[in-house]
Amino acid sequence: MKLSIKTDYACRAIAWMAQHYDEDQTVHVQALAAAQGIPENYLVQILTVLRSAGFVKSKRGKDGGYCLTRPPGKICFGDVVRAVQGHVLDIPSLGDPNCPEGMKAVWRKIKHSAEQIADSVTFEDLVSASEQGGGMFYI
Amino acid sequence: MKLSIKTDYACRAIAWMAQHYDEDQTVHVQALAAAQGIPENYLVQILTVLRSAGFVKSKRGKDGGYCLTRPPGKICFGDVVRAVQGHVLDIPSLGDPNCPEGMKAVWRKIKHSAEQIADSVTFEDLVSASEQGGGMFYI
DNA sequence: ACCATCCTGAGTGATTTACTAAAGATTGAT
DNA sequence: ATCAATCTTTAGTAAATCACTCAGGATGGT
Repeated sequence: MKLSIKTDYACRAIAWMAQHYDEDQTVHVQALAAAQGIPENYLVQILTVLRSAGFVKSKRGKDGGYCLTRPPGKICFGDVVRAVQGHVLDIPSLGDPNCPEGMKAVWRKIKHSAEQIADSVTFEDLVSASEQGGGMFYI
Repeated sequence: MKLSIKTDYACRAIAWMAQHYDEDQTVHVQALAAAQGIPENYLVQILTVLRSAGFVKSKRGKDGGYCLTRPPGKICFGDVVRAVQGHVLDIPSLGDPNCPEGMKAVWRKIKHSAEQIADSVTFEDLVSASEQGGGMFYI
């Protein structure tokens, strides 16, 4: 089970916009790409997904750009991950009648715990953590 | 993040052998494939992996077959998953210097919780759960 | 009109997934 | 010794997915 780079890029993009949320300014794709080390043309596609999922809005023309549609505290990791890749954890065998029930229960438990964590962390948490030096999440 | 069918097949194979562990008998690939609904030629490859990882041993020739090398209580999901696909959760961006530290912390937390659950369930647990009607793991 | 920006869709090389197939090795029974 | 049943190993492959790249179009401010 592997996290796609695309999903990671999407979260980085949201995180960046979260850090600039109160400044009420739009971010350019180019600037975002440069700041987060994301290939610009690829980021464009990711932002399209994020826009149609309702996390960001865009403005065209001169002085256009992107910004969040709601405060970072109202967006969690789980939301973004699901928007990009469908599930936090996709376990196809949950739908396979040949997969024994006990095994499904184990997969379900893993899936559930991953989702719960992803849903419990917002991008506001991320911003405050980075402002405080990142000690917040260590396990 | 998606569980590969291959990994699920591997766990099903171990689970089947776990159920027949005390009977001290080998299981044929064909029988296992039929019992668990796994393509036989594919299962052959999976069993090779499981053998080189030390979970099962094989016997060739007439009356050959496969069986576990140790009791089902000594094999957990995490072990098998790692043998087949390397990690329980693979998060490539943990090794990316461009990925912000706070984000890595979130991924790490998700990874850790998935691993912890996978490592806490053995195949003996699975056998007892299925004997008791499967109520053991519900969440 | 012009230019900076976003928007859309097509294309692509590399990799992975989930198999299929075939030839070879080993063992037990006759 | 031969045969049949089993595992072993390697190769191949069609389809999907990933991580981009590119080209041309739409839009809005000056």
